[in-house]
Amino acid sequence: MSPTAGPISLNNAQMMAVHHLDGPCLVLAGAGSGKTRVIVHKVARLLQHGLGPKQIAALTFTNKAAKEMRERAKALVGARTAADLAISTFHSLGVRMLRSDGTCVGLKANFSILDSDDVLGIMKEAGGTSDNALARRWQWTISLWKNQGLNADAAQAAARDDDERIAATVMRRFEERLQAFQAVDFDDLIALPLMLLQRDAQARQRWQQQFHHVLVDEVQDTNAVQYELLKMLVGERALFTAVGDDDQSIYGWRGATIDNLKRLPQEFPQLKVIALEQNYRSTGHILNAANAVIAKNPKIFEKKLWSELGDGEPVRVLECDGEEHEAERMVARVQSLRAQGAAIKFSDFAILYRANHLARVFEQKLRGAQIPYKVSGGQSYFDRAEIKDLCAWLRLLVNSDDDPAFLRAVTTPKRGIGHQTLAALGEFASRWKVSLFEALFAPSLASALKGKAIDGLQEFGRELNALEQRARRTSGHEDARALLLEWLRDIGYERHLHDGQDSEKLAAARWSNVLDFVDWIARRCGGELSQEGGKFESERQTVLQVAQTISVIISLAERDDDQDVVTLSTLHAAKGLEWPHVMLVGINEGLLPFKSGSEAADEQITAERLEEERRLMYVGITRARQTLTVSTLRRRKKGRDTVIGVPSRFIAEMKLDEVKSREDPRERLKKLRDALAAKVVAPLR
DNA sequence: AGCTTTCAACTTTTT
DNA sequence: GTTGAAAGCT
Repeated sequence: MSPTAGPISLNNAQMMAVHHLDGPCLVLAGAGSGKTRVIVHKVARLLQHGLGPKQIAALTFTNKAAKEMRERAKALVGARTAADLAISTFHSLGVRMLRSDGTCVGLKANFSILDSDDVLGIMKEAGGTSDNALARRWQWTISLWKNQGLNADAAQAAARDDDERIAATVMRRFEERLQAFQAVDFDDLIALPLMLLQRDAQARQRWQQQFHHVLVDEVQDTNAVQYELLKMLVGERALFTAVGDDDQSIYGWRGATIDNLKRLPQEFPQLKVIALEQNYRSTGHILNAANAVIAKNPKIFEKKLWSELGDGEPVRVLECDGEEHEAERMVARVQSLRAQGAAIKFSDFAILYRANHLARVFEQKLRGAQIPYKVSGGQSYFDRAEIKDLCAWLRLLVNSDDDPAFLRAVTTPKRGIGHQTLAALGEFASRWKVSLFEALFAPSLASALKGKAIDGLQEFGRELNALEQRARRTSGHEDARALLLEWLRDIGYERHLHDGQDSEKLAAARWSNVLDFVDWIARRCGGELSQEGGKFESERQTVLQVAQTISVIISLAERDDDQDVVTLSTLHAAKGLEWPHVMLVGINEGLLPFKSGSEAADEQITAERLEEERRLMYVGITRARQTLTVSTLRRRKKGRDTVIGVPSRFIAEMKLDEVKSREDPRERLKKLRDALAAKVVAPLR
């Protein structure tokens, strides 16, 4: 995924992958070996070969990867053609299939898609609990089941203990409720299209004809259901290109299985397997370390990365006296490297760790040193419950047919409309093929619902209409703010926050977020100096107009890629990315490989888990282009007192001492210390 | 027994 | 920084 890496032309292996058009193809793309490049060039080759852009499907796991791929395709085949390519995530493809053929699996055309917060709420209802942690465990278990292709019955049979049996019961109730709401969760977006293709021969034929060639990115991350969907999609013809790297499979815990990769050669004997082993990203020392670590894992396919970029700097290992010390040394490293080369930017650095909570110390120290940073992965501002609540109302103002927004808004704050009423409304709406909002005012609704319930619903509808009218007329910063605040007061949102299960302090923090959000929206209604660039925003927009662009605004606000900041990220979230200078921190036994507190001290972690942890280390190492620093804690904070930190076994596995230049690391360390000393003399920042 | 206070631990995450 | 559990106090 690196626009920087790669030669002008394709190397031999890449060429073979691109030109193998008439059969199934598996490309084992080592880290930094130009896998996106291969996919994009293969798309171009297929177009050349006479396929229409709409007949080529390229599937990814994340929207970001899909977007990146489309950008790369645009550069190669032109914007016009690239726009027609079926580049999407598995889930978006699922949505597309269900929107057109969902009726075949009992779904109305404008079914709702629930996000995981919505799902959690329904889990709590279905299981009759208000315990978040318990509901989340169910959600987790049920999602894993669904990803293995089990329905509630199969899950019931597969349940191994009481907890799982209860979860299976909850699953059944949950599925019934989704059916009544005409809603699907993320897992259904894969499972239902698969069911569609399995059951409906006509649909199967149609979709198999639609896509003449299917390319799949990161195939090692597919779960059982996604794999089956892929097989159904390509059919007997089996024209596909699967690209992936078994050594970078780090999502076993969420249902991905490398069994899929093992099965491919068995199920498609004519499969052409091509390994991409030339790495265009990292220098020799870094690759040696990566190869040495991954060599400890059993291999499905033999593969060894090499590079023409020269040996480069040796990998550095630092032993630190606790978390704070570690963070300070990483800060010092950023500063000293920047002091050496004027061309080195903050965005050339990444600090990678195993678990999110480890980011905190680094944030602290970076702030202290006035170094700008971003934490990737963590929860975004727009993912917070209170912001999502408000967004649901705004979305509903703009499009009253937005059913998920309707469900959220009508129940937040609570207005005496429970799941009974909503299930009945949902059934009614799906029978008449209308949205939930439309159904509110249908004359025949009385046949489906009790009078009292209808009154409540229609009252909600009237409030919403009134708000819509006012939002249509109101513009300008101050007026917009006044309108939004009045509306929040009317629906009693602040009280709702305090009535919830949150502590007073958290409720107050949420309310303050809400006020920020209101101001943020109001600013965009104009009549104020705009934040960006300080120019006067002459164009006054109504609240409704601003609400219409909310999703665009949000995606813009979230896109801050091009800032010059240090990246803090989990190892998982770093996959597919690269930086010139990478620091892997907290590389200790217990953290990487991870060992949960509930496991007995002498308990061995299973071989399978250890292998995945090792791949995680491998992913971390291979993110680095020029320098790699691995740090481990000699002492580790554990609550009040400090315990001995044991360096991760993966450090030894890098076999750094077998590298020829032995003196170098120490030499480097000395320079680093000198640089540090220089900083102390320098005036305080 | 029930409440309060203190203490320690804290996976990984996309759609 | 937050949350859950355990111990201690009333």
